Parts: sequence; structure tokens; C-alpha cells
Amino acid sequence: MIDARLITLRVFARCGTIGATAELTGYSPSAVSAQLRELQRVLGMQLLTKDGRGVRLTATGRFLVAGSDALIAQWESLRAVAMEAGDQVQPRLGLGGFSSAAAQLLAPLAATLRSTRPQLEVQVLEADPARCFDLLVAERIDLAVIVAMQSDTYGEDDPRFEQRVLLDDPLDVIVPADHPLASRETATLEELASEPWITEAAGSTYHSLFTAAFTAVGLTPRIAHEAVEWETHIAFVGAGLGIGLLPRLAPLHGAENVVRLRITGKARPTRRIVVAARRGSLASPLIQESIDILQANANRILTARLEEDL
Amino acid sequence: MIDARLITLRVFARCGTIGATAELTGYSPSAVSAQLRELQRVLGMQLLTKDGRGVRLTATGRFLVAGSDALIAQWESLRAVAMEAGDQVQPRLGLGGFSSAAAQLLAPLAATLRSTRPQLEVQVLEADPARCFDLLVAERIDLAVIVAMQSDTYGEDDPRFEQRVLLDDPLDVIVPADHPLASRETATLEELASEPWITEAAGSTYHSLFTAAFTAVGLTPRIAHEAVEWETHIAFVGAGLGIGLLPRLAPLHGAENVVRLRITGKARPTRRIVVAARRGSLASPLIQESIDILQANANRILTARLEEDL
DNA sequence: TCGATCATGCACTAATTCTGCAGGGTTATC
DNA sequence: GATAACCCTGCAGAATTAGTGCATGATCGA
Repeated sequence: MIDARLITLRVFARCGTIGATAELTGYSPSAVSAQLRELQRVLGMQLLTKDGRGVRLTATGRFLVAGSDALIAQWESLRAVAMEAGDQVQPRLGLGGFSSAAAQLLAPLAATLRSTRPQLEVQVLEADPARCFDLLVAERIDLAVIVAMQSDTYGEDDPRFEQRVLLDDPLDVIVPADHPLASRETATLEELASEPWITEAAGSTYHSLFTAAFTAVGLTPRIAHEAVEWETHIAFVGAGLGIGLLPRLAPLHGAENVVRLRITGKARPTRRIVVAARRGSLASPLIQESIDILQANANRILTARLEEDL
Repeated sequence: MIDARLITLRVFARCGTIGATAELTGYSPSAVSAQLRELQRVLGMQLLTKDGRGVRLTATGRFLVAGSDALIAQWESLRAVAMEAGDQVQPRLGLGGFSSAAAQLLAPLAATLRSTRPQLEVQVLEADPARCFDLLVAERIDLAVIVAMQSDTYGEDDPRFEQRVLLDDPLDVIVPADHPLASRETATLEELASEPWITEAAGSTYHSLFTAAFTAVGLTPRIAHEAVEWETHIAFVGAGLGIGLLPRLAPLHGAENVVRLRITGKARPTRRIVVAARRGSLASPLIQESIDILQANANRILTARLEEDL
């Protein structure tokens, strides 16, 4: 209901280049360029200035984008409450999430919604957390399941989003099957500190989790290799290159030469998985129901783990 | 920036029929029909139901319209503040007002703006107060100069509008040139109560002013004739059909056979002339400047009258 | 200086949106 | 109870708008 061009401007405000905005919104770069030019014409405001080979928001543009947060939230809220009041049906729902979330939480959600609301068009996009926020702003998705980041660009009080905790997913350690600890069920970080480690690149979410966990016990382990996908981590570990952390939600896919151990002791790294939505949209019955389903699935996973641990 | 279809829905909420909405917004009836159908499709809400030969808002529709007041106001405010912050220029300004206001206040304003902001496209629409509010909602105009109505559909606290008093325009009495009182400068309502009167139709603004003024002094004069335009009032009076009220702002146009007298005494009917804008838009520099010019013109008129009265 | 990166303008095309008219249903009038 | 008046809607066609893909120009880093 808010002009698509304003949404485009908001996406641009986040990624800074026309090209990235185009990729994120699904338009071509020329379309984005034309939209923003048109927006400036209609509003009679100069929102962009040339900056090197790119463009940059003017002060007015930044102001407008900042102020539009409340506008978007108000619209989302209005729509949501109207939906609830009128018992109406939303025609489309976009979901986003990173790989293991997409597999373990979003897929069941989509399946449930498919059966309970057959005429609802559900679209699931696998995307990393940062991109999920971008997609939320771009209105490509309505819900995102992400790993909460402690001090990232998106605080919990961001005026654009609202978040709900789904579950705390502990990180296990994976070791080669022929590793001395492989026969154990559990291990402590202290026991593992001297091993060669495989992590994600510095600056990534899991690297931060990794270092935070070890600094909590006063250790700084050696990072031997870096990988992005869990599949790669597992392969590296299986090849004996080192050991690594693996979230409980991430499956081993029956890798024969790798063993997963629970981490015990003082420091137990976990990742917090939350669901995020555009601020104001939580009142929508469809959003609410989806979050409830996600929450139920998360709880099912948690209780299954508890039973498993007994 | 707010979707045009929502604006259309808001206009429909005011006038109740597709045809009137079309006339007010400048679309054809089929376009309005299609827009509202499309709006319902996009939102997944049923906003309208058939009602006899027309259509009617559903509860959801009314809810959405009511809630959109705040949304529109917020957008207007955001745009206005961004305009002010960025020293930008609005490309278009729409002005509306009833006949004498259009002539005496809007025309000078438009002329001033033409010279101070040559590239601004100014459009003036003459329309009665009720229609002015409709046009404000339809975003055809941005400012309306109207007669404040004591207990009309638009209270001063309407969430859609904001109003500023421009001036209180006293009502004079006009009598035929051969009337016994024609040589006088002033008259009281008591002196005039027994005359045959010419007013607007019952229910109109001026009829209300008329009866309110006389009931204040405990009299109920006889209404002999009814007229809509001031021109007609003057012609009726000139023809000796009776006497009538005429706002100070409304010119006699050199009617030779009619004399204008000031009303003195306890009850002096006046009409309050105010300028109205969509709520939130007052912060816009252009709107603000326009109101200032209107106010200055109003004051000029008032001081000119004071000098004239000396 | 060369290549890479970005944005923008242009010609063309696709999609949307509007108009005018015809048609069907509903209310008021005689 | 026929008739007229009124109101909305659907459809074909037209006009406007919006998007794509490529070419161009401008800037930055190597």
C-alpha cells in the first residue's frame, strides 16, 4: 500500500548501490534507477547525489528513509489488525531463513500452511540472516528465521523489525571418527582447546560465537582452516584436518567418518534462533499463526532432545 | 506515496457511491470500480458489499478507512518535515475555496506564489466547503479556504484535517435603495426583524447563521424567498422582494439599487473563515508560507476595514 | 593505461490502467 | 406493475506506465 518506489528507496538505503538494490528487489538496475528518479520527481525532493561511480543518499533522503520506518510499521499494523478484525485471508506469505532453519523449521511450517490454508501461496527463500533482513525490507518475505547476532547491525530495538526467540540451539563439536575423543559422548571446551579448529571466516556470525565461547574460558585455540557451509566443515573434519563446531540443528547426513559430541562444562556455546518480521505485522493472524507453528516445532525439537538426553 | 487505490477508498468512504467517487477523484466510474476490486484482491480483504443498487463498506472496510487517517497524516507530516529539512520544492499546489474566498483570498495567494515560485504549478478550484473537504481527501487540493461550520460533519478535531482561523467576516444587511433605512449607515437586527427576508435554503450554512443570529435576540423573522448565489440575493433585494444578509467579503458589484448597511447592536452575525489542510501537512514550508500569505491578506482586509470604519 | 564497477539513457516491449459503452440489478414513480 | 432512473460492473480497445537489455559514460583501483 506504500508506494513501491519508497520501498525501493529503503532497500537502497540498506545496500547503497543500485545494482544490489536491483538484485534484492528483483528489478533490473535500470528499473531501480528510473524508480528512484521518478520518486524524486514526484516528491520534488533530491534524494540522491552522485558519489564517485555510485550514488549516495542526501540528508533529505536519509531523513525520509528514517521517517518511513514508522510509516511502514503503521501500515503493517493497520493491515494486520484489519485482517484480524475481518477474518480475511492474505493471499501470499514469504518466508526466509538460513539453511538449517529452512530445512528444519521453515519446511514443516510451509507444509502445515499448505494443508491448513490451501489457497495461500507460500514462498520460501533460503538466505543468510543479513539478506533475510534485506528481503524483509524489500517486502519479498514476511517472516525470517535467523540466528540472533549479539552486536550486529540489527539491534533488537530496530524500528523496522520485531523479533521472537524460537529456541537456543547448542553447538556440538564434531571430531574425526578416529579421534581419541570419538568414543566419548561429551567433551569440554578446555579439553578441545589445543586442537586445530575449523571455523567460518573472521567476522562471520559463527566465528564470533566461536571466539566468544573460548574467551569465556580464557583460551584462544588455533584456527587451522576456514569453511562456509556445514557440509564443508564436516568434510574437513572427516578428512582429519581438525575439529569444528556444528549446531545441533545441522544434520551430519550420516557422515561415517565424523562423530558429534555434546559440549559440557562451564562454557557451552549456543546460537539463538529467532524469527523476525516487519514491525507492526505481528498482529496479523497469518503471521501470528505462523510464528505459533514455528514455536511449536521448536518446542518439539527441544523436547525430543531432552528425551534423547535421558 | 500512499497507494492511490487507498485514497480512492477513502473518498468512497466519504461519498458512498462509486459515481460520486469517480467525479471527485477525476476517474471514470469503471476505473474506480476496478481500483476498489484490485485493492481488495491485493489486500485479501473484502472491503465492499452490494447494498441495493449501490455498494457499501464492510466493517473491515470502515476499519481500514478509519485507521488510514493516521497513516495519511503521518505521511503528510513526514513529507512536510523532509521538505522543510531539505529545502526542497513541491512541484504542485492545489487550492480550493468557495466563491468569495476564491476571489478575495485565493486569487491573490495564487498570484503571489506565481511570482515568488515561478516553477510551482498552482491550481485553484472553486468549490463549496463540503466539496473542499472531499477534494482534500482526494488529494486534488492541499489547502481549502472555507466557512467554519458550527456543528457540521467536520469537527475541528477531525483526524483528517487541521484548520487555522483566517478572519471573522461580518455579515451586513442589504436593502433596496428606496428602503426607508437605505440612507442609514447601520441597523440592528431588531430593526430588521419584521422585514421579509431572503436567505439560503434551510439546512445551509447561511440559513443556520441567519436563524442563530435572530434567535440570539429572541426573534424569528419571516423568510420570504430563498437564493443560493449572492448574485441572486442581491438581485432579489434590488427587485424589492425583501432584504438579505451579505458577507462583507462578498462584493455588491456596483448594484445601483441595493444598499449595504452594517449591522450593529447585541447580535452581529459573522461567518468564520478558516483554512484547512490535511493533517500533518502544516509543517511543509510551502503550505506554511501559503497560510502565512493568506493570513497576511486577511489581516490586510481587516485593517482596511478598520480604517474604513473611522 | 587498462579493466572492473556502477549508474544512466535509449529503444523496445510488456504490463498495467483508464475510458466508453453495454448490460443487469435495484429502487422510485406513475 | 410497467417504466424510468439510478448505480455498479464487465469488456474491448486505447493510452499510459513501467521494465528489460544493451550501450554509454564516468570513476576507481591496479
